[in-house]
Amino acid sequence: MTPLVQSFVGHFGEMGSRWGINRTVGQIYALIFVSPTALCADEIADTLGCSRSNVSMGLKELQSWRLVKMKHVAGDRREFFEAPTDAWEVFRTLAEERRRREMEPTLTMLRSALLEEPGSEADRIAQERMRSMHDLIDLMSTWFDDVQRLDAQTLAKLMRMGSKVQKLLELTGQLKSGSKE
Amino acid sequence: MTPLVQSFVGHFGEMGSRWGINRTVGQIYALIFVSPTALCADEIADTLGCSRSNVSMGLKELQSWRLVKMKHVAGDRREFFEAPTDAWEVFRTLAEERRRREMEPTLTMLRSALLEEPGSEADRIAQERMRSMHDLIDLMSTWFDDVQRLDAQTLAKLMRMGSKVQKLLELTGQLKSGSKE
DNA sequence: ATCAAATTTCAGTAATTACTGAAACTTCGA
DNA sequence: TCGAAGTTTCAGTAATTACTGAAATTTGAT
Repeated sequence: MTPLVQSFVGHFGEMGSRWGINRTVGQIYALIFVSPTALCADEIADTLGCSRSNVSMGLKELQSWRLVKMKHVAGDRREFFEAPTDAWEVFRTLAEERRRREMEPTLTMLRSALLEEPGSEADRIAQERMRSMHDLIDLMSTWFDDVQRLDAQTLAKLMRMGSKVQKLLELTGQLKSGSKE
Repeated sequence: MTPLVQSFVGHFGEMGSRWGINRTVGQIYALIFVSPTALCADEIADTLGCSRSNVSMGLKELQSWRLVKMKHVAGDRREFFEAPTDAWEVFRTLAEERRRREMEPTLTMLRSALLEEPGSEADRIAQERMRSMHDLIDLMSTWFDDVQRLDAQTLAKLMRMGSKVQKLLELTGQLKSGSKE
């Protein structure tokens, strides 16, 4: 590893826990991400100085996040791994997986809690707050879904507009004039 | 705790680790969030069946995330805690804190890596990929900042539009006609 | 079918993170 | 300024999570 790659890999290792993955998984991803060629498990284990089995588990997790993909090289029995380099694609994948893992279970729980009959005034208030939480998460979730479908260019344009989009909305509001909200 | 609150609190405890907080911190937040009144540390410890000191640390962490705020009750020396109930405010706070903790350190690292002189072809390719990662994170970061400033209503409208915003952008692109991108 | 290379699984261990209870500290009324 | 109520700190311990190496399994060429 060159010093440049080393500092990148090191950082991903340190940040891993903050991002919900462990050190090795973070390092494996970083290494694959910057590598000009697809890497095999042994190379990764050697470079990072960790066990082959640890790399195997790490790659499995990265595949479950769809952050790396397997590749076969003709005349070589080993499996090689590479990472999508298109940043937008990576962002989309990450957003989708996070929604699935971090939001969906909560939505399910909230939906079932909202079907219960409140047994007290405290329950009624609790349910009210759960409802507002549910509605927001649901909205965000749907929005993510929609945004997934936009192409990178449109998305970038939208983001670069930033808060100017507000003016745009005001404008269309005027065009449609009397429509609700 | 009523069964309703119990299932909510239990879920937040289980999801905690996925969200980057621990079980107790998740439970404390959930309990405060649905409570009709502000709670003191002892009530929380009793309700959750964990130690007073654990609650103290948990509250400190929740305050660092700005998810709960302290409140003083006249004639009572104890500190009480409540959670903002406006879902949009909570979302904004969470987005801002996550940006600060999960994105900013990486931006800093990337910026310094991009200043280095690549020592090889591999370094050059690595740097190229780091640059695309940097540019996206930077764009997202700025966008978050902008979106922070929108009021809840505008934000909700924008989200409800979902991918229809694309059509709107196409429209404005036509209006401005020959302008770049 | 057999063998060797490659990969995965898993039980045991290391490292990390969470939690507790006791002690130290802070705050405020008397 | 003293003391009691409240809060925080911290060293020790419990629980969890990460990692390893050996054994088992899979894969594909002969």
